Amino acid sequence: MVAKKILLLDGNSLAYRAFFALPLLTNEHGVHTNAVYGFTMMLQRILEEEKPTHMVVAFDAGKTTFRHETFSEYKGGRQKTPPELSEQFPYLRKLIDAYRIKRYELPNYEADDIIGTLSLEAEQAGDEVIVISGDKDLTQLASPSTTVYITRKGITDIEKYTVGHIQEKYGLSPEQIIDLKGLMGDASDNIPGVPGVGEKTALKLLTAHGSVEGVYEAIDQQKGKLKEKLVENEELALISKKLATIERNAPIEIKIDELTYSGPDQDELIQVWNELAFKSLLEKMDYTAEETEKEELVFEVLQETDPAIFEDEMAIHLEMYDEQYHTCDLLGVSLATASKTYVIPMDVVKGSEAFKSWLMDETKKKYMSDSKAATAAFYRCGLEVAGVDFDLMLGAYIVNPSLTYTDLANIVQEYGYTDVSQNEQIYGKGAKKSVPDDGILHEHIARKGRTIWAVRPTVLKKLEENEQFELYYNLELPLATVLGTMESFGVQVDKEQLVAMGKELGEKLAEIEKNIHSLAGEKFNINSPKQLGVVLFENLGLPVLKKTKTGYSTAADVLEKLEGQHEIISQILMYRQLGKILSTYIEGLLKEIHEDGKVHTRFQQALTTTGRLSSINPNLQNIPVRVEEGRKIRKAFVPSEPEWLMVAADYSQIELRVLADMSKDESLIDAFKHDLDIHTKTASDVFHVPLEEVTSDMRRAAKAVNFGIVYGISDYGLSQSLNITRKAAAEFIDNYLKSFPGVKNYMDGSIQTAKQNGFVTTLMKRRRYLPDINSSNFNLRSFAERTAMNTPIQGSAADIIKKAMIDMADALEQENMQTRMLLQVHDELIFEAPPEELEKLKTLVPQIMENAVQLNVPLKVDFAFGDTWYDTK
DNA sequence: CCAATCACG
DNA sequence: ACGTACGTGATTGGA
Repeated sequence: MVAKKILLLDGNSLAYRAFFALPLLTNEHGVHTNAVYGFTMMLQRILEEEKPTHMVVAFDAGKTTFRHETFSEYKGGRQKTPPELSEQFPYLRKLIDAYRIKRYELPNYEADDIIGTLSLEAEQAGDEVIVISGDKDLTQLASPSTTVYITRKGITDIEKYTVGHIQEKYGLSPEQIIDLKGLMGDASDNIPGVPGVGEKTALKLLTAHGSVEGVYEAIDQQKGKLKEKLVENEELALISKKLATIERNAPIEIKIDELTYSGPDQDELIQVWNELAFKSLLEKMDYTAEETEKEELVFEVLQETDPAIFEDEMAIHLEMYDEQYHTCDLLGVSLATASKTYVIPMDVVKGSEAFKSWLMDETKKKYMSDSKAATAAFYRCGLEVAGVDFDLMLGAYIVNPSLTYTDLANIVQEYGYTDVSQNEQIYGKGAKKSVPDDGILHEHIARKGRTIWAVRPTVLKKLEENEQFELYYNLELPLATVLGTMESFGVQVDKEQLVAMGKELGEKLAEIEKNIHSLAGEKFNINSPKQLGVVLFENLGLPVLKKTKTGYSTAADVLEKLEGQHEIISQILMYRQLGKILSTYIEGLLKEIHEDGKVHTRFQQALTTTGRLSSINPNLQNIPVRVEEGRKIRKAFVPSEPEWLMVAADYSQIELRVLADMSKDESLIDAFKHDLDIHTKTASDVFHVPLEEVTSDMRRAAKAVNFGIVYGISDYGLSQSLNITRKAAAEFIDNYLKSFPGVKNYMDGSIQTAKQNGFVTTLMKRRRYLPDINSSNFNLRSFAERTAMNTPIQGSAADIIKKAMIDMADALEQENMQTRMLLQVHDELIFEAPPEELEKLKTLVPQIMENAVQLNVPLKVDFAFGDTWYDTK
């Protein structure tokens, strides 16, 4: 039997110490983290140095304790816990849980008493004990087998109080610490002691007489003022001693044997640290993760492919050099079954007929991760993938869309699997990035295939528990193939058109720049908000309406309010607008054109928290449309075949229709059933005027309210968007919710659901967890509440268009059409089509999209076409 | 590498 | 009272 080493931590005291020792840090949500951070640093160090076998963190429970019965002013006059600290306690508890350390608190007792009781129990059993606190009171617990660690100055700096050390420092035994407090008192706990007796006098008295009682027995040996004070305050001294005495027989319900410590839950810890934004700790963790031993994996590198190795169900992984799977180097393939793992080098893959026919055989089930990437990359080698039956990345994303899914190692870590390295560890990063020797590379690839096979059952189990098979097998998995095809097709871009526009814009910008510089009376970088701020608000003396964290805000909404005040403002706004078009949409887009004259975006399918797609390299979901100058960029997006047309079909008000369906609001449903202009209808209801009397301003206001509703309304947000007072905005909202009681009901219900379940769901049972919904932090809680209202709406709309895309791809194939789906922009689909298919598309596309799902309101799709994307209006 | 800005739904 | 609209990506300047 290994000797026990028991660590008893005073949670409250350590949190206080850390809080006051460190500057206020905050994470990205504005939650303070300094106390938790300090506590963590201390804990890390202690764990490493002491390697305890048993641990507990004791906390004070509630405000009053048995000590208040003795002395009602106990701990009186103490500053209330600062809110910046109290908001950290929930995180502290989470952290401790992640370490898998027991927490304990006991009504009516303080942490001291829990520690005192446990240390006595341990002592009697002959175990080694370390007590850790920021409070010197605890030193009274020191004994031959118990050392008390008291933090000093910072939080990781520790003073170790053994019996000997106390003797040396004070000339007292540990028990006499209580007497010391009895005489001198303790200001922080409002323990009075004997007025006029400080540490010096108390120590002298105790060295002579041993204890408080001893002092009074020999009271006649004192004289003068001191004697007077002692006599006068005898009762106070005894009460003080009692207060300072740690209870060592508290009625605790735990036993030391229940406090075993066997290391943290790494995944949980990573999650908590992430939440708290403890970056340095996370990096350190990566470093240590590298050193953890992986279980040995036996695999076979194939120089030729015997058809016999291909089975009906296999995990398959295609290793790529980076995320840009449309162009990057392909490094090899691994295959895994229950008993076998193979690695096939890329040149062997390319030359293997057996592999090719297995890959395209739909009856052979493939288990992959990021099947879209692999499908698109194989496509480049002339290889077609069929029969994808599992996609690890997508599965994990459905289980929890709030996590990031970039590296396979990180994905499977969520499921407790650590036998695969992170790409960065294999390839390095930055300038040092390179492909390692075959030995290392092959093992890495092999482990990925093995990992997919190994983790699949766990992911599937989760999906089944959450009733997400439908979402998984019938939506995301088939969508991956559809998206991969769209990306591989690409979109034709008219390079000359862009270059010509760029030239024109560049000249115009140079002119505006000159203009701005002369208006400012000096040359400066207009693109630098810092320099611009100095020019506008210091040199020109314009009023500062808004500030950012780092200085003056020069954002467009601020500048617009200053437009009348100086000629330079409108020039700057113009410069910004055109500069954006040039840098992002002309120069940026030109850089993304591939050799085939097309751009091949990547739709990220496992990224957003709501279920939407995102688009990168280039982003084709934010091509300008709202202002004409930018919209002209769309003239450069053209069909890839001569004479073909661009086609656009967008859902009209899909989010509000989803809201109507989910809220069952009669008025809203009725409006859509009659196909009313929803903003006019809203204005009519909110302003209590007939439809025909709604003015354009009223409609504009109503439109903003409708947006607000979808986003999870707040009066402040609405007031910003409409440029009105908060009060007026609040009134609008109030009127809206009275007019649409079903919506109010839905919003409340959504928050309730989140509070009860910890998550909200969409039409197709997509989940989003909202851990902050019950937070005591107003900001966090409010954000979670708005998210609870918004995610089901935005997410359900995303579900619907995804379903429409799958149906659309099926229909185009079924009907043997040449038309190609190119892009999805959240509520619209873009196609290129031969002119002879146009008539058919006019009915087919809206029909498919409008019937992707059945709601209790109709879905409506607007259809448009033209020679370029610009002309689809 | 982050903050600010601005493009989209 | 708190301070915020929901979801994205690319570019720029400046530590």
